[in-house]
Amino acid sequence: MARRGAYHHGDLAAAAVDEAVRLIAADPEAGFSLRALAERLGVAHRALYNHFETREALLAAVAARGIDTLAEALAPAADPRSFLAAYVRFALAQPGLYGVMTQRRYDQINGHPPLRAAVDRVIAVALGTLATPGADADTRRREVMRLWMLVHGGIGLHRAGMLRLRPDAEFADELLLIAGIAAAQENTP
Amino acid sequence: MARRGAYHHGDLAAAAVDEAVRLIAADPEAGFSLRALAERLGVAHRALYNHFETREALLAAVAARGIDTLAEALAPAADPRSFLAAYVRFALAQPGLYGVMTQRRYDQINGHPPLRAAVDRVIAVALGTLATPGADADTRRREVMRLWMLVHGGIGLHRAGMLRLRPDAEFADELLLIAGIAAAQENTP
DNA sequence: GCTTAATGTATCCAGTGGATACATAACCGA
DNA sequence: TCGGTTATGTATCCACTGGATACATTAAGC
Repeated sequence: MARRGAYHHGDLAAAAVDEAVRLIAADPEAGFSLRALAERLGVAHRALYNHFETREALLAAVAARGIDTLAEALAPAADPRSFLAAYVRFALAQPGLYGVMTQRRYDQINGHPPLRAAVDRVIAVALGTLATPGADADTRRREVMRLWMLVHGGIGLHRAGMLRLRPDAEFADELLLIAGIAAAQENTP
Repeated sequence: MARRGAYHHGDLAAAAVDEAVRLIAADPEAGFSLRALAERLGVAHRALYNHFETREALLAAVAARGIDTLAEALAPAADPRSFLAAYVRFALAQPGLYGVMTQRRYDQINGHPPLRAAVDRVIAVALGTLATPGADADTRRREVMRLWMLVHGGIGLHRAGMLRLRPDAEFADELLLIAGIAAAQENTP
């Protein structure tokens, strides 16, 4: 975030995003509140408005951060199976953050360049791992979108409790099986 | 439920769900508020608590209503393509309601029998249209879940503005294309 | 018909996002 | 070195929210 000189609080904007991520992770069920965040930062809640126009803007920054973290988690994957497994692992480990990242309105992403850029970064990583190398751009994009839709939709239905799984089934395995990526178990940690 | 005799307001519980659906459809962006609903019903907001333990309980009833409506919209479909097209049409026509239906927590569905029943009703309809008639139960369930995940995930990414579509592409067509249900064909890779 | 439980109202509360007005400290040009 | 401009933070206030408590009303059941 460029060199914002240290002030009262140092770099409140960055600290706010950090702490918000922690706060959301600590209790994914509880709704996110500006005032709870401000209190944790030891600052008047109104101070946050010097860095974020609105609560939604702050959450957009949190989402961008989350998406970048996701991209980092996905980058090492060498094949579709481990890629999707890493995606599911992230979403299940950070349910609150994943919600902030994905349950946004159209404009909140496309009207917010850093967020749009973060999303495109993930798509770029996915293209490298999920798409058929030789194919033309449109086909590759569709391959990626298809798998993304599958895994994202599966996670969403799972979170909502709508999926009927075999009682003993592990969600991630079942999802990959359904997605048609079952196959031999590689080196997934 | 059943025959609650007419009272001051008649059947407030049913009227509340009706009006809530209308309210949410009227402005899908605006957050849903008990007090706005009560005002529309010409009733003290506290009166709603005689019929719904909490705001979430009311929204669960709204979700159940929405899911039933969805099931009705899907029932006439004779093949996977028209089934999925009807599903997408519903989600795009009722974005607010679709959000209430799907963006719930696990317990809110599985701890609420009418909701669970409504979901299972949709699954039953889907099994009749999307699954291969001869196959065994587990396979059929997975076929349904796969398509549901695809279409639900696609809608979610689209709502969030994350999908990169060809500029001229109609979302529904593109989704069916990506899902591998283009015009005349149907298969499972 | 009278009691009783169901339903609705009036009022209060703490918590929320946001606005306005003001205080403070850092930076920059003189 | 200084002094003012500007970024940052605080103090208060507001309308609104979901929910709780206390009370009024009316429909049903004995």
